[in-house]
Amino acid sequence: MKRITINDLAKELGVTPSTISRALAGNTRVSLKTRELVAQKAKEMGYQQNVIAASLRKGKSDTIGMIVPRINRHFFSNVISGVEEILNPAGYTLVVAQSGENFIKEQKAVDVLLANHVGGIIISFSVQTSSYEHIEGVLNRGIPLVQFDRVNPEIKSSKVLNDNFTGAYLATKHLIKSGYKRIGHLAGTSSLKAYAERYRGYAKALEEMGRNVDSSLVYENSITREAGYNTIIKALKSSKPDAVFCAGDYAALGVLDGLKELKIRVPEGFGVVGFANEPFSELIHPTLTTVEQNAFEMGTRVAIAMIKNIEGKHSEDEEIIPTRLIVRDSSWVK
Amino acid sequence: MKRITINDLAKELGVTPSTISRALAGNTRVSLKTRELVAQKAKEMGYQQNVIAASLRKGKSDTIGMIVPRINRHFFSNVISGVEEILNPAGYTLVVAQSGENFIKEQKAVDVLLANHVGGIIISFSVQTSSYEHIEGVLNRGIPLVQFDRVNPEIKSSKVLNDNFTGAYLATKHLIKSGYKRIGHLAGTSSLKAYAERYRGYAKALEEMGRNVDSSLVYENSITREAGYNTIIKALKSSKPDAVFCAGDYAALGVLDGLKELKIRVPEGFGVVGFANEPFSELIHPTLTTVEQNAFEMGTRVAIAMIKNIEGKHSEDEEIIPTRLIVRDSSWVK
DNA sequence: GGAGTTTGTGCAAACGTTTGTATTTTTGCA
DNA sequence: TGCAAAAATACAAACGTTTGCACAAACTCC
Repeated sequence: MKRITINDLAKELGVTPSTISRALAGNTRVSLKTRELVAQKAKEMGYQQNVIAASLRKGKSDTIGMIVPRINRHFFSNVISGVEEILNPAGYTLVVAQSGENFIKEQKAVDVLLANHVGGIIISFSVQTSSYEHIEGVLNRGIPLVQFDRVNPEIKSSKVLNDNFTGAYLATKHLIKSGYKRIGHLAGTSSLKAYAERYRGYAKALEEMGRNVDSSLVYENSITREAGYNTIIKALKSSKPDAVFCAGDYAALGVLDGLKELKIRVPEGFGVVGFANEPFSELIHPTLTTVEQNAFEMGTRVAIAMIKNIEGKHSEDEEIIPTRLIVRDSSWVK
Repeated sequence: MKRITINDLAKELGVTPSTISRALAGNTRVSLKTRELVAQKAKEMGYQQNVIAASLRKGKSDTIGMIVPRINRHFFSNVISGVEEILNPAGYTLVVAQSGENFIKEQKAVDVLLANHVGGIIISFSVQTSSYEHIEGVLNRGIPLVQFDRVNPEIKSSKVLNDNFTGAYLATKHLIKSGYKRIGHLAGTSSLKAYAERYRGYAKALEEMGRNVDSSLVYENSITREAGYNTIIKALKSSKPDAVFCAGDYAALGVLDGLKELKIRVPEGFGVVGFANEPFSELIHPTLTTVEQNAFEMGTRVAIAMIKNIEGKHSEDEEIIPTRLIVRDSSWVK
């Protein structure tokens, strides 16, 4: 009923707790014989380390905190899985918190993690976030930080990003080659690098083909399904695009809603490309051409970066995970 | 840079740490004046409780562990959100672990949570789980346990369940009333109560209409998309159903895949009903008739049950959350 | 065989709280 | 003013580890 401590083991074996502690840690200062004895007894008595006590003494814990906007987004939940894949076998425990795209909740989550003395923090910012003082606290406490996807370039830390630029570039180029003439872009907030890069890729593809970006065809802050719907309804009355590259699949979904309502045929009369390869994108009608982000791999890279930070020196590496265009039925194939 | 402790506050105010501790806890044994003074100073100096130290001393923590099969399932991620909604404001921190439907991982997750001295454990078992010794450890350590959805009736603890029976009953009745004659059932493992109840609802609806369950129309262990596809392909060659009630939306999706391949029209030639109301169910073609589970509410109930368990007495209440049939295009409406 | 080195273990303090009990200060009242 | 009771605070131990340092025993080498 009562938990076994190293003191119990010590009494049982007639040695001191310090020896037990060292033995369990595999310290070579204690003889192999004793180590084996301790290991056996520990198993026998069902000893389980009290990580709380260990954390207190060591002043740090093997718990890593992770803050994401929403765990029910395909992308994020897969990043989480990737992170766990690496962190768990390495002896770390992952704590996940959701900001719900809400700045206040994000701040609170950071506070809670700090109060819990986590060994490191992994974060992808909410769209609302524009002030970053809560992160200062993390940095000047010397707690390892890894940003991913929704990163802030101003903050010095390891970063893991998708190759948003190339993904967007390929997507736009695909639309151009397919013959669409007035290609619009449903963009996210430009303050987040991920979205800024998608815009950049879009612009680059156009320019490379000798076209200029027509700003009336760029619709900011349109990443939800609803925003996608509203945007396309309005756009078709004014700037009249004949295709759009959306910064997210949900926006693309909204666009398809609008087009269906207006009885515009896809891909014949209008081309649509999304971003993220959400699971629904291959299930809807028409199936959605989109850019795949390798979320799981991103997670593994994030975890590796975190472990490096914990073990070694502060790093400010920026890793880029490749993206890939998946062509489906919402755009012509030329 | 260094963290402020209650000792720092104590020195600063010329009192002892114990007074600070009590003051911060709002203990009336310290005068209101002192309490206010302490609160102010704490804010001023940016004091943040070291929950690790507190947990160690108190022998328990305000961290609640939660183990789910997969966080990227719409149902589970929404339950998680519901749990957080209640737990966070109440001062608890939620740690989420995934079993990945894998028994070994589930066991490990339990171990990690126990080693972290969590204040309670919330669990929904993996489909693989058939032995429950890892849970014994939780129970006889006296750690509050709440099971939800995938529960084991043998284990004594609070339980929160969907009204799987009624949902399945309504779904099946709907198919009967729509005129389908040979209604099959793609079932989950009967060892999990959630699935057993769905089967029971299916059977009850048939019997009530004076039909018997034809066991050749019940296909066990068919809850993935792939299994749904394989099952329907085989079934149409042998037992020949003209409609199926699936224990999950993914299975229903697989069934639709198979029907599309065989060019069987839905709902004219075949009726399909799923279970879970996954987000994709209203996006696919045809849209899927399904049973909605109120995942978020389930989460809030789970959290409330947990708090009750922590504060009060061991409970073995079983709560049932209502479900609702959503009729869409994959079944006739009569 | 003795001095120096290596190897294995013990001692005790520390991490930052909480909390039962002891002590001091204040208050109320005769 | 004096004294008991009440109120406020202090003291010190405890939670289970880890770890620098001290120490003893067993080796090594000349």
